[in-house]
Amino acid sequence: MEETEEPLYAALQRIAPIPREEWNAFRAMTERRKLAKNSHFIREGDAAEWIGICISGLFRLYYTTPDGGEYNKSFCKPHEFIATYSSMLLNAPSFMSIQALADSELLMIRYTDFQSLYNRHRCWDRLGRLMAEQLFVKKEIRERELLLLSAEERYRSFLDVYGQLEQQIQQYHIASYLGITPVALSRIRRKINLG
Amino acid sequence: MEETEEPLYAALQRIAPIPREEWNAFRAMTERRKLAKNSHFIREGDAAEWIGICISGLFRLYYTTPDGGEYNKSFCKPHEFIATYSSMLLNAPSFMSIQALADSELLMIRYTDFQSLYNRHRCWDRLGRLMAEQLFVKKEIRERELLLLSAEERYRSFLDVYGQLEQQIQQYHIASYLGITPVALSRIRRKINLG
DNA sequence: CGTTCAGTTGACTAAGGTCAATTCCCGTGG
DNA sequence: CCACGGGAATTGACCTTAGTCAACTGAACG
Repeated sequence: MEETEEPLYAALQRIAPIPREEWNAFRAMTERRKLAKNSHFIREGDAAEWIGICISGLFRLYYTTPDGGEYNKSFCKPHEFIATYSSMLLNAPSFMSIQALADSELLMIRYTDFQSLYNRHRCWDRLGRLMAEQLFVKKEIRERELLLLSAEERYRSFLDVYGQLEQQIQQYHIASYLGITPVALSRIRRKINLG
Repeated sequence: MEETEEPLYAALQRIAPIPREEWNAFRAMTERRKLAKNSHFIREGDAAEWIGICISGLFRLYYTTPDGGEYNKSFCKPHEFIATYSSMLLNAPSFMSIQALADSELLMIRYTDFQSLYNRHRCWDRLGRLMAEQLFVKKEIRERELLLLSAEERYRSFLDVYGQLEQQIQQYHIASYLGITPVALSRIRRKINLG
């Protein structure tokens, strides 16, 4: 257990200093869980109770439309937080779904438990602030891309950021993330390979 | 002075409880400034030193492209924070510009001073966390709209959120915010008025 | 070997962009 | 008070990009 969770502690430490004692209190609230490929961490409409931290594997976060369409919002790698965070902040049912794209393992903590940490030690407010700030910066970059870049440019940008994941993620999921159809992505790829 | 800044204090109080003494420390670091219509709070590439809080007026935040194009990112009303926040968090030159769309007044504080508050009292960490969380939720909603909605649906959504501002904001700024051309927006408006 | 499902390709359609002409609105000066 | 000038908005004609639908290829797996 120590073996696989210590890197997580180290990763969080890099964001904000967490005293060992606080880490232990955190760990006491948390449980480990395995998720098989294609199973769901949460589905749209469910209560948003749990925060996960990805230990291993790969996830996609996506929206669904009334007519059954799916739109990938982002992907999630080891050491990143997995949660329908804004639903929690708004105290609303989850408005997106999260699915494992590979056999995965994660650490889970109830949001209410996590919130109780805020009143325990100020390091959690700070960690929370820094995490929210990081999430915000990511979103802002993404918003900018959706607004300014063409589909082809967005794909090139995706390759920069998710380069090594490209092999593991199916093309229609990437297309959905880019906001285009698999057909359009296929054509873009052909065009790039010719050029 | 009290007269116009007290509502601000009350507005922040609604986000996180700030003791009166902390508020005074904050105020001592802050200065008031007027900005005439069309003048800039910051331009892309400048150092991101200041955080503003809008007391009165209206602002637009926008990106510029190498070929001189401008893309509106968002608008900013009284009691909202005005800053190129992610540039500050990344400690990078501002990658957007902020311009007053009307004669405006704001409270300004240096980011370094604001940061020093974090070590003064934990209420600032909490306020910072809650603010970043709010910004994050806003961004997420916007990302979803850009990904899922058509231009017409985005315009209707804009009317919901910025309804009363619609009169004050020029149409080509709204179009830019929606990610379309003024020509396209004009056609959408006609279509809506006919229907 | 078939079955299945992702990916590719082609033909056609629709949404929005571009360019240019025209109209509307509003402020300023005669 | 009116005339004019300039920028914003509208409209039309045409073009580009990506969506839709359908047929086909190809690899993975029983």
